[in-house]
Amino acid sequence: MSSVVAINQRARSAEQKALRRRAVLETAETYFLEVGYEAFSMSKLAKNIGLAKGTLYLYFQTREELFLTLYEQSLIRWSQVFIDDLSDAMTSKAYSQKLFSTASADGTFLPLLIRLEHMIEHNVAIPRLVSSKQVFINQVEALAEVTSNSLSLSKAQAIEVVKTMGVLLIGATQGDQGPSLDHEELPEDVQDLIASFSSEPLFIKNAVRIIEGIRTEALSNI
Amino acid sequence: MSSVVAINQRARSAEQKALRRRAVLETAETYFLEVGYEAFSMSKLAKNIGLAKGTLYLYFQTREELFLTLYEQSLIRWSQVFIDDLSDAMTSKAYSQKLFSTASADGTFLPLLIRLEHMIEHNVAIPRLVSSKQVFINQVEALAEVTSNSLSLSKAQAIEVVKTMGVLLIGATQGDQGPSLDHEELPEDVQDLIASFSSEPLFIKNAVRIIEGIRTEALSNI
DNA sequence: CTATATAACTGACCACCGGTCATTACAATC
DNA sequence: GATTGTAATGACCGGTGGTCAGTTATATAG
Repeated sequence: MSSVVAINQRARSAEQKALRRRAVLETAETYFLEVGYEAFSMSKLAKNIGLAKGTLYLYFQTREELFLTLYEQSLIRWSQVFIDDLSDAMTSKAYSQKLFSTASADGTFLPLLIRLEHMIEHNVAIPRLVSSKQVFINQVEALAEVTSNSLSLSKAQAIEVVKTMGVLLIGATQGDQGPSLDHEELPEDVQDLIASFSSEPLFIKNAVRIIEGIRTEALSNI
Repeated sequence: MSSVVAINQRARSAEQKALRRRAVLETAETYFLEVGYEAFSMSKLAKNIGLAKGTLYLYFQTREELFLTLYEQSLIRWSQVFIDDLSDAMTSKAYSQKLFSTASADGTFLPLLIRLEHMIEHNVAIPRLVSSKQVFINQVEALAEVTSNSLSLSKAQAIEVVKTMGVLLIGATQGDQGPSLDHEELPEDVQDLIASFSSEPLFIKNAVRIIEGIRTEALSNI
């Protein structure tokens, strides 16, 4: 009768299976936040949960499908946070700052976004991939709605802004994914280089340039 | 006396070893272009060359160090091609088009650039990594020199442009790295989505916005 | 021309990975 | 209590990147 499935019990009803799937995802995300993408192993995840490795494959076809699901969750979660943070009549700079800070605050979203196309989407069955793209379309739609309002742009311009921000976010945060070089003795020129690729200003400066670009294009096209 | 080292001969002098190293890199690049990053295996590379796997590790400490070297080569090769293609007084659009087309034409450069920070740079010894960053600094320098001339920008602005183009290139070409969905029956909305992320127009439109943004910022700061 | 020292080269070996599937064990139904 | 469907298991598979004791080609000294 209880809707909780203890790890040593079997999930029989559809409801219990959905519950167990969610429990797997929860543990997976915690584990992912600890060790990152490359060190994440299915056997260790199984041990973390207290299930056998084979059981994981009853709930996800591949390691990548699990990551795709985590990505979807984090996308939805982040866009909700971002949308709630937006207000009317923002400057492009304030908008970009909110976008960057909310995205960075979610430890799962950016690392998975960056790996989406060249790692995760390979080794996922096509129908699952299609459904994931549709989730993406819905989120772009929702984000464009509020963006249009916050930046006083047409709907088409807002869609353009949202898509472009995604592209820029991937590029600008690339440097954050490199190995940590803190406390290493680096030559000054290399230190300067790293500093000049600091992701936050890199993103915000160019986000503003792009948003203003989109704005002025509309003016000259009347 | 011959400077060629047959695969069944041993490379003894420093010169011969350098030659063998280059031969390994050459075969590795051909093999990489065939199978891509994920399917690239050191044992298969060894078989392709006709050496034992262990021998590869005499020339490269890790698989990733080999990739880092291929990346460096491709960066230098591409920037030479791009620089040679630039002319005086180009429009920002013509500049961006040249940048995109030359970078896309090199089958090695973009796939490795995209994986640089979150895959390749991990598992490479720090000193090697530092030297690679210095190669990067030199290329940025060389690119900024001609960019300054082609776009009639100050040196500082040109450096800003070059660095930002790299960021944008990574973001904009992300979609090209997904699994091939040609000949699949996709819902129309997903087809539209994919079309709207076509990398070339995505890159060029935003490259122009950014270059023009950098230009106008200078005007308003006098 | 031969003996010796050097180090380039080898490949069996290691610990691990993602993924499979015959077998087991349990909960619901009869 | 017996039957049955299926969730769960974990030994197993073919592969990976990387190691290192041992082999052997070769430059050089005698």
